[in-house]
Amino acid sequence: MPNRKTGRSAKDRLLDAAERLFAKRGYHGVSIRDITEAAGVDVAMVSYHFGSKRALLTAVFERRAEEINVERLERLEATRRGRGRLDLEQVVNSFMEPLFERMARGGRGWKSYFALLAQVNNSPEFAVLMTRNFDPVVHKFIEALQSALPDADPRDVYWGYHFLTGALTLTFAETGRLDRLSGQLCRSTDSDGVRARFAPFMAAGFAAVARRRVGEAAAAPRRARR
Amino acid sequence: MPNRKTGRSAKDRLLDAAERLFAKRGYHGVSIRDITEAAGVDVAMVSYHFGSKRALLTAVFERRAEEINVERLERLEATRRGRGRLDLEQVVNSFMEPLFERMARGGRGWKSYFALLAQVNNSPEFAVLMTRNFDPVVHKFIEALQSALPDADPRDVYWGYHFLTGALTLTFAETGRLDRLSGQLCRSTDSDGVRARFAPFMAAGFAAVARRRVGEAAAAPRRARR
DNA sequence: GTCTATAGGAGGATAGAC
DNA sequence: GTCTATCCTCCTATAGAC
Repeated sequence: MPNRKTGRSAKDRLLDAAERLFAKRGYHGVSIRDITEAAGVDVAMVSYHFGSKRALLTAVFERRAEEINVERLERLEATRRGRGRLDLEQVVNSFMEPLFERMARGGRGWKSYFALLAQVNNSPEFAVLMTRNFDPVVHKFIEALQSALPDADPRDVYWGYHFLTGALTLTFAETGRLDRLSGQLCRSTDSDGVRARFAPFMAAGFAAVARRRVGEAAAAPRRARR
Repeated sequence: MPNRKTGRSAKDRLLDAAERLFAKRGYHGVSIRDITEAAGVDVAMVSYHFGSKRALLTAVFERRAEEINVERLERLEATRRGRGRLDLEQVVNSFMEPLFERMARGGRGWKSYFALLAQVNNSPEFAVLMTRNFDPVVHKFIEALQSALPDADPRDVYWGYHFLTGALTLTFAETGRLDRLSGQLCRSTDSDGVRARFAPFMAAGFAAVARRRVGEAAAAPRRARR
């Protein structure tokens, strides 16, 4: 039954509250009682709507994943419609832009979601959620990166993607560390600041490792092509 | 009193067990009982030796931080002794090499420590531990990066460092995601593989953002110098 | 330094009334 | 769909014997 004031159902309010609290203190750092109190619903509602605390986490995680996946693919397809070889920086941009856009204008729910994602991505216990929800689309991006870097060893592309996603998730973790470190010169919340730097940084990184033919003898002559 | 078999004191065994378990399941995902059982000591020992569970985490975190800091500074000083301007890739290398070396040859304790570091770095609740234990040395690295990139806007350097540390921590999280993603083509445990790619990737990224004078008009002509 | 025992509460989950 | 009441496990922390 929707709440009179907010118009949101108990189930949605549970998802919202869980998202916010899991993001701030982690899955184990939050109790069902914390969540239901914040959501203004009864403790038994988690059991009723989701079955368990763990299933609630899964539901929180899945809720926004599909929207990201869909837009990532749309943007990737759009870059393909350009002429000629895929542009590396454009591929990176179509991967990150759906996130940055929601970070900047998606409201608090999306911000919490990304902070949660950062924790999940860095935790062995929960990383399987990343695999299940995002890897199908990530594989398409890896392919696109490979097309944009036809001479690169596939392992270089995987490692580059790994570096990229690490940088991306820390950016969204909103831990405030960059702010403290830079004496407030940089703000984690400055989405334009990240936007301007992220894709150029990563594209240049990919290009640099692709040039080194790792795995071949270090002193071997570079390929003539390129 | 040291254990007869291992020769390690109860306090050390508590630190070891806590490190391993915190790394795997997070601070809140582990109980004092889990830790003392794994360490083979009595539950009351955490209180006796550390005072509280939280203080045990702090002790675990601090134990290895200083060793990293010392070696990072030593390596940084060594690169300064070279002639001329600081080399960007060498600066990056002196920052990461102490980690990679221990990842490859430091044993399970160090591996756990790095995985814990990954979780701490991405959690708003604990990120203050990073600030307290690592930022003094990180500031010196930021300065060094700035010297290696004299034309760069300081904000570019901070953001670049942020991307670098994000990539670094995910690499050490050992979540197994890269392995699954690449169909076991890449292994998170392949320290030579990371080593060969990390510094070139990051150095190229830094150089690329430094070239774009963010904050100035996008269409402004590039500086003549460089 | 180490262990027993226990305080005192918070944890996830659910049966059953409404 | 929602709430009350409760089960029973697990938690952190400590007092006090040895």
